[in-house]
Amino acid sequence: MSTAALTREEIVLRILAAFREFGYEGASLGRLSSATGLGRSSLYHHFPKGKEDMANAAMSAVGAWFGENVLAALAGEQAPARRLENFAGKLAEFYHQGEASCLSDVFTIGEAGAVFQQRIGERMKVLIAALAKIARESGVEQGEALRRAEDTVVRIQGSLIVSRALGDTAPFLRAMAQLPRQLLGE
Amino acid sequence: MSTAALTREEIVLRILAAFREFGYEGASLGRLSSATGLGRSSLYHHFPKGKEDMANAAMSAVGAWFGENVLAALAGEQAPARRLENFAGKLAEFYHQGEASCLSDVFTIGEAGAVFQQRIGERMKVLIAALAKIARESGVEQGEALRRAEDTVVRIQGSLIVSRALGDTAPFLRAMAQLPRQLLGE
DNA sequence: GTCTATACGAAGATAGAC
DNA sequence: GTCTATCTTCGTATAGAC
Repeated sequence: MSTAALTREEIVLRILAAFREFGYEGASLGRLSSATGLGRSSLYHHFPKGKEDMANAAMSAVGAWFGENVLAALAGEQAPARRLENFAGKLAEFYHQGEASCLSDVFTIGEAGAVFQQRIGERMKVLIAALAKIARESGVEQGEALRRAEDTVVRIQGSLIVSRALGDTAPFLRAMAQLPRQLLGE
Repeated sequence: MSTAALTREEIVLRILAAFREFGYEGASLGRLSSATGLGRSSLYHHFPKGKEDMANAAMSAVGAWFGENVLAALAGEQAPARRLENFAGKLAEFYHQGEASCLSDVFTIGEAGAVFQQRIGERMKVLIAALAKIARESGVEQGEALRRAEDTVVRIQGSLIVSRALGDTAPFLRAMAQLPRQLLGE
């Protein structure tokens, strides 16, 4: 509490975790305060505009981590199948092996959607395009590559929902294991 | 407002729509009041335990409609592919062509999850079993049938999330169009 | 940079009139 | 069965001390 003050990055990561668990409207300042160990007023010191500022910081943190890890795995030098394995590994890390939710889900519900849906949609399109590019590199025809890329993102999102509903991460882990084959064809 | 009093069924349907749009915690009594046209106290007359009662009523309404329409389509007399087409049509109706969310999503986030996740998981297992049964009838081996059934539910859920994030129902509609082939094999 | 104190409206819930 | 009034707690936000 005293000497080990949290860096802003650590604070944002804890805020992000609370948003993923409770959703935008469910993540009250009280819960965000508990999650960070900071008083409500301290949160306002770091995020003057309150909750929306915190959600924006969470969005930025996810965007940065995604770019440096998930998208970076797709842009590697190895063979397509190998890059997709690395990509799936980074996704599994990002989603805590299927136990954590995606902001593309929780930030597109209710009033948060009005603020974040568009930005989330743009990011999702970037991811679909990156996946389609890899399929193209493997010889898949353009239209088919786009469909498979979209289906891959659909399966990532769907397996997270099904895993959460069933209380069992197996559907997500299976989706990650099959991801390279799903995109490149079997 | 005066002569055309809402039936309980109509009230519950409006409450359900509000939960699907705003999520459990986002659907405040004020929003539920607006959605139904009833004052907050009138809501308590119909649902004495408040919001949780309303959410339970919404869950029951969905369960009944799903059983009588969606699951009934799967249990029909026609050929498997034909039943799956009917099933996909009922799903499209239920999800408003991909514009409405699923309670399996919004009721498994945050504090609602503690109350509803288990029941939702049970229902999802029933659906997966019903889909696997149809695949079995078409000659698909048991283990493969279960995997395809799970993948089908994953795709339904994922396509709803992706459609919502992109602001475009095309991914959901494509999932519905391909549903029979996805389950029975191509 | 974090705390205590405080304000204010929203949210959830209840009592009782009509 | 719906309304007005009321109550309490929670959620958001700010001021100012340390």
